[in-house]
Amino acid sequence: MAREKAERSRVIPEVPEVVVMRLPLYLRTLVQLSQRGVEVVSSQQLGQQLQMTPAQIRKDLSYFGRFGRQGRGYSVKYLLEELRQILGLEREWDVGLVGVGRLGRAIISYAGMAPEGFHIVAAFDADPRQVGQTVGGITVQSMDHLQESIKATDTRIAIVAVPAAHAQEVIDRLVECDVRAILNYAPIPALVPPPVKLRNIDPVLALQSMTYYLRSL
Amino acid sequence: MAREKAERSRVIPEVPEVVVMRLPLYLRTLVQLSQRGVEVVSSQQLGQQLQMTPAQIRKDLSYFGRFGRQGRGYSVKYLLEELRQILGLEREWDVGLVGVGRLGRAIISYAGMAPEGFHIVAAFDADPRQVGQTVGGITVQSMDHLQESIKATDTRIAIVAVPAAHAQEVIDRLVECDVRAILNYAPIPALVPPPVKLRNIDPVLALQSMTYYLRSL
DNA sequence: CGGCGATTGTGAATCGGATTACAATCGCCT
DNA sequence: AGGCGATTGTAATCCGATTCACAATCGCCG
Ligand SMILES: NC(=O)c1ccc[n+]([C@@H]2O[C@H](COP(=O)([O-])OP(=O)(O)OC[C@H]3O[C@@H](n4cnc5c(N)ncnc54)[C@H](O)[C@@H]3O)[C@@H](O)[C@H]2O)c1
Ligand SMILES: NC(=O)c1ccc[n+]([C@@H]2O[C@H](COP(=O)([O-])OP(=O)(O)OC[C@H]3O[C@@H](n4cnc5c(N)ncnc54)[C@H](O)[C@@H]3O)[C@@H](O)[C@H]2O)c1
Repeated sequence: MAREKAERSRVIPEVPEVVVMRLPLYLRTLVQLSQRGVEVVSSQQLGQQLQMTPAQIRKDLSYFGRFGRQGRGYSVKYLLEELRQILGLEREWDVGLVGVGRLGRAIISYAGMAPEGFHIVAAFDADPRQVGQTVGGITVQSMDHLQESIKATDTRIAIVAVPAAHAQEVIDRLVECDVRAILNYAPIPALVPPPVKLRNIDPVLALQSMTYYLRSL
Repeated sequence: MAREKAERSRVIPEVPEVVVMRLPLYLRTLVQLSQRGVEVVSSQQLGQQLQMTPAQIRKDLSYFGRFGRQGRGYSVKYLLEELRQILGLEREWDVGLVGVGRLGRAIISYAGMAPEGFHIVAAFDADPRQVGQTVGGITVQSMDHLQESIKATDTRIAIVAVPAAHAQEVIDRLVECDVRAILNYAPIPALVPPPVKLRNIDPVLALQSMTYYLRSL
C-alpha cells in the first residue's frame, strides 16, 4: 500500500487552450502512423510531420502526464489511446445540425465525421419546405421540436449553418437546450456564456487575411 | 517642400500574423456599422461588439498608421476604406477551386464570396465524369488544364477540396502554378514553401478540441 | 555489465503579444 | 476663449507561451 504509484490520480492543471487545440493534431498524426504500422515515434519525428518543434510537443504532453520512454520515444498505440481519453474521444458524440441549406446538406453527407465518432443525429430548419425531407438518412425537423429533440437525446454538440442574420438567435436557443459545444459556420462574432464552447469556421475571413500578403501582386 | 507631411510614405514594420488575422474581423464589423448608418465608432464600442479590449484594437491599427481622432473615435467609412486598402481588398480576386465534389459544389454556389470580392473563376477535378459539367455557371476542367488555365488568368488564390490522400499533391501543383494563397479543406497538415500562404479549415479538429471541455458529461 | 547514443520531461530563460497607463489632442459647451 | 469629458496612440509593463538546455533514464551492444 505504501508504494502505490498514484499514476492515475494526477491533477491536471489549467491547460492553455492553445495546447488543447493542438492535441487533435497530434492524435491525427498518430492515427496515420499507426495505420502505417509504425509502433514507436519520437517527438522529433512528430515535430517534423507537423512542422513544429519537438520541445513544444513534449511540453504539451507533459501537461497531462508522462507518456514516453527516454531513449525510445512514444508508443504510437499507447499515446494515441491516452490522447483520445484526454480529449474525451473514447466515446461517441451525438451532434445536432441547424440549417439544412446547401452547406448543411454538404455537412450531413460528409463522410469524415462518423469515423471520428461524431454522429449527426438530428437536423433542424425553419423553412417548412425543408421540414420532413430526408437528407443523408435523417429527417429534417421543425425548429419547434428543437428543445424537445435535443434534450430527449441529450445532445451536447451542435453545428450551426443558418444565415448570419439568424445565427445568434439559433445559438441562444441551442444554449438554452444545454448544448455545450457549438461549431458555427455563420460569419458573425457570436456570443456564448462561459460554460459553452464555440468555434467558428469562416473561409472568407481566412481569404481576407491571406490577401494581406498578396498586396504586391 | 520642407514641411511635407510624409503621411503616405509610412514604413510598415513586420506585422504579427495574429494582428493581420484580426483585421478582417474589424473590417466586417465596420461594414455592418456602415450599413446601419453609423458614421463614427470608438475602439470601446468596436471592442464590445467583437468581445475584445479597446486597447488591442488601437494597438493593432497603430501598426499601420493613425486613423482615429482623439475625443471622437474613428470615421467608420474612412477606417473601412483604409482596412480594405491594407488587406488588399480594394481590388477583386480571382479564385481557382480544385475538387468539385460535394464540398466543392457547396463552395461554388456559396453566395458569400462574391460580395467580398472573391470570384471563383475556374474549377478543376480529376474525375472525367465531373469534367465538362457546369456548376454554378462555371465549367469543370480537367487537371491537365490546371497550369495553363491558372497561369492564363493570373489566378493567385486557390481553394482545395479534394480527398486528404491527394491534397498535398494538388497543393504542390498549385504552388508550381504560382498560386500564392491556398485555402485547404483537406484534413492534412499540408506543407507550402515560404512565400505561399496557407489556411486550413477543419471542422473535425474544431470538434475534437471542444470535446476536451465536455469530458465531464 | 558498463559505456554510449538517443530521447524524455521539465525548470529556467527567452520571446512576443496583450494590457496598462497616460500624455496629447479633439469637439463641445458655456 | 477656455475648461472639460472623451478618446486616441504608444511607451512601458506584464504575462503567458515557446524554446532552451540538461539531468535522468532507457535500450542496446560489445
Ligand atoms: N455554403 C458554403 O460553402 C458556406 C461556407 C461558409 C459559410 N457559410 C455560411 O453558412 C450559412 C449557411 O449557408 P448556406 O449556403 O447553406 O445558406 P442556405 O441559404 O443554402 O441555407 C440556410 C438554411 O438555413 C435555414 N434557416 C434560416 N433561418 C433559420 C432559422 N432561424 N432557424 C433554422 N433554420 C434557418 C434556411 O431555411 C436554409 O435552409 C451562412 O451563414 C453562410 O454564410 C456557407
Ligand atoms: N463535405 C464537407 O462538409 C467537408 C467538410 C470539411 C472538409 N472536407 C474535406 O474536403 C475534401 C472533399 O470533401 P468532399 O466531401 O467534397 O469529397 P468528395 O469525394 O465528394 O469530392 C472530392 C472531389 O475531389 C476530386 N478529386 C479526387 N482526387 C483529385 C485530384 N488528385 N485532383 C483533383 N480532383 C480530385 C474527386 O473527383 C471528387 O470530385 C475532403 O478532404 C474532405 O475531408 C469536406
